[in-house]
Amino acid sequence: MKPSVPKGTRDFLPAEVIKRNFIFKTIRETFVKYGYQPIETPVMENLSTLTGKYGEEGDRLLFKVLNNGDFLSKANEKALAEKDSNGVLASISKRGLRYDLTVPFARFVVMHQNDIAFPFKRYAIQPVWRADRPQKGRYQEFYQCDVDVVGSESLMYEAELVQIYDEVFAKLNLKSVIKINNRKVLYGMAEAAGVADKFVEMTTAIDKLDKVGIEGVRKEMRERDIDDAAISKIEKMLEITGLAELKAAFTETETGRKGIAELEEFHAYFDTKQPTNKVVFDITLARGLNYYTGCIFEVAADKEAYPDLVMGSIGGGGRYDDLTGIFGMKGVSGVGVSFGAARIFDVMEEMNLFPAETGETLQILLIALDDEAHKYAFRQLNALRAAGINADLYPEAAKMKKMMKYANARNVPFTAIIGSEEMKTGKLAFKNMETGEQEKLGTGEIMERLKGYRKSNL
RNA sequence: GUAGUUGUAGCUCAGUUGGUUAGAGCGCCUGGUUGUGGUCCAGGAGGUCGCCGGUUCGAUUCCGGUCUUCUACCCCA
Repeated sequence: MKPSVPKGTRDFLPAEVIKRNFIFKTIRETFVKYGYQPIETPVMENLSTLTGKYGEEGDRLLFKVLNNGDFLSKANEKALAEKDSNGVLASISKRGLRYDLTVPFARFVVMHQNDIAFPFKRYAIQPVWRADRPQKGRYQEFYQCDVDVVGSESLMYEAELVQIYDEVFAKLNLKSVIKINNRKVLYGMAEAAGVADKFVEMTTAIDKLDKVGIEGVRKEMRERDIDDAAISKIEKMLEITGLAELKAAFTETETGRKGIAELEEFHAYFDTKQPTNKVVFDITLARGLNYYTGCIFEVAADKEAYPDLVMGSIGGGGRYDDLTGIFGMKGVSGVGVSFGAARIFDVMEEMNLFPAETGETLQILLIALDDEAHKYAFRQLNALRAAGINADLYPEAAKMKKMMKYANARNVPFTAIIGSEEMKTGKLAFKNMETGEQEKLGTGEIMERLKGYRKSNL
């Protein structure tokens, strides 16, 4: 049988895992610095927790887990006979794989509300699953790195989360653009144009502006029964780049003015520190997830810095006023953002942004030339490891060529060759694999040389 | 979910208007070189031509189905 992995999933080679861990480590350290604590939730959730939280499209993309045992005997027979997949689903599947980390978090907060202190700041770095058609930068299994805070309406947190975005991407040396908008501003636009009832249709249309142009947006809004008068009003508002201008257009919409006030409040906090990356107000930013209610964020790699790169958003998030409400806990507001680790990885790989030392973790490989030397080498190996050096010993006294080839394959920066001569003097043949230079050094001297050199425990 | 696309050696890819032993480069193994890898030279191993079925004297090649890859739509990280 030919081995394979399911569609949209993949294996990771050591070098890839090390690189990915470099991303995780950078993100995690930043989260912790800003006062967030780790939690974990199961990969499976009850389907009742997940369904209906991501819109109709999201429900379709949920992975369902078949019930154990003789599931068909308990299936809804009528639905089964009619081949009604949706009807039969509830009777044969009660669990599903998590689609994101935010909804399970909301469930977590409600269940553990008496065990946690509000505002509760948590982070989670775990895989999620979506039954989407795979494409570039789109997988069925991928990691999300989420930070959220629930139990406070302070716009301080919006500012803090954008600072986290800025800091992480600065540390990763990935030039990015952080786009900001507010759902209330979008609602205000719909209200000002007199199509508040077409709010969702309007936002999904204008979200595509940079992709399909103003003509495409106009076309889509027409197809979704938004009249021409409203469309021209919306178009005018889309040209606005400053909040002050927008305010003038929002005299008739209280929600819209509230949205602007929130953005101004955000800036009052955020503008106290100069960001490294671009942070811009983008009135066309909409985001599909329909639980957002206030500020929304999206991050993309900077097209000016990487003109050849084609990649969707590498992060997103926003404020959700009542996510816990559906689980029976009213009036708890939350805000959070997510990092798409797989896409960040792809961008960094494509643009060559990983530091050179994130490839291999081994610092030195010992090579013994005969059985006696091999035992001696193992003692030196113990000493090196005790000193905290990532060291290994070739498992037998094989041909020099074979052992050196292995050293090359491991991409190890140094080797130490040990034969009868070295055993006599206690000085090992310490070799730099890049330059080929070789010198006689005692184990203690080798420890000094290697301390901190390309030291990585990822 | 809709439409298209891809699959041949470990990797990247040729090729076959249906016909006997399916090729290249890189990689791998052995030797040249008994304590020195990356270069060079010589030799070698490695293929159910994605899978299942159909047409045919004969299918890797044609047809159907299926899985997979990549892409557009949808949606999204």
